[in-house]
Amino acid sequence: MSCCDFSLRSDEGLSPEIRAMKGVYLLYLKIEELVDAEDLEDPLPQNARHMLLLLESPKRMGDLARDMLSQPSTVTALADKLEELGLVARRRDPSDRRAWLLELTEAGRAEHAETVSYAAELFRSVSGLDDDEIKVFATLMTKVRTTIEKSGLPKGPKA
Amino acid sequence: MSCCDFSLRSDEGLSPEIRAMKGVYLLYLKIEELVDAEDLEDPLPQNARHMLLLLESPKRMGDLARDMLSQPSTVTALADKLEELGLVARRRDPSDRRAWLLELTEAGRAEHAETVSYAAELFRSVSGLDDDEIKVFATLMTKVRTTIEKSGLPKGPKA
DNA sequence: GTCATTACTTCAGAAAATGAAGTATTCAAT
DNA sequence: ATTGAATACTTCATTTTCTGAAGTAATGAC
Repeated sequence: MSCCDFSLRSDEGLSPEIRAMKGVYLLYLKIEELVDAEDLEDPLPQNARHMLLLLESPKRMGDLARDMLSQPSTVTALADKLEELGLVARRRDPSDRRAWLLELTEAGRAEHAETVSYAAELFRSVSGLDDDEIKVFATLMTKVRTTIEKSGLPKGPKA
Repeated sequence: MSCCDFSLRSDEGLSPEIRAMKGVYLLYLKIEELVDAEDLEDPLPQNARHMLLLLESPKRMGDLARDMLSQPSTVTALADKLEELGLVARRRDPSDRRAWLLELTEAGRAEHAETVSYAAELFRSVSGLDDDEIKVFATLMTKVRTTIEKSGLPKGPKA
């Protein structure tokens, strides 16, 4: 009589949302571990990759700090490091000269694309989904991204 | 002419796997941030929550270290802390008395369930998916979890 | 029985994060 | 037009977390 059984039977009575989130967590952690394992020759700190992933579009450093639930000083240090690596660049927010926008450089976009691309390669084998299922999943994920991008958290740069 | 445009148009030419992974990343990071924000009165370190999530079933500490891509000493320290909090317990692996199995306690299972449950609550509003889409997504995620649990990474406790 | 290997712990040192104080800018109130 | 509270990020001393080598205990091939 083992505890924390992971079988389908333990899903009985769980809402679709919970089943969905359990899957998202496990899938993310799994892919993350494989991506990090692959990157051993040129590893970025976990939070550096996290930051690159969040910089789909330029963000204020304060907003990034809030997104990452860390102190502004943490973002400063991490941005320094990524700037040194040539992966991000700072530019002044024209609407508020106190603020800096952080954006990916060409190299940063490549790094970002590489991470996502590698994760995508892993996706099929890790997930066990077939072609049709992946297409359905991708369609749902596109809607999800659209929703998240629309709602934001917090506001991105003032247009 | 902005860079890193996140619109659907920028998805053109991307494989379903890449679109899937972009969504998984964004969804996970978003939910993670909201869950952490909620937990401010009794916050667990990020990696502590990560560990609780990985302990769906008892795991060897060495395996956990590999899953989390950290040193065994890191898992020792983190396990100490979670044990102090009453969230996990260590027990000897009967098949190898050098090894320890780490498992969730009643409180740990509650914490785990609470995290997933709260994330599930957020899921609907964050994702923007409707009832039918969530059910489809949950079905796909159940298959994903089954696949991941079957393949493991690395081996779990010897049965 | 021996000894190389494995599993986790300990601990000194390194790395990363925090939070208070600092500098520069903004903008509402006067 | 001026002022000062608030905001945005940086600096830096301190705290927290992680690493990796060395240690102890157990395993298993020979």
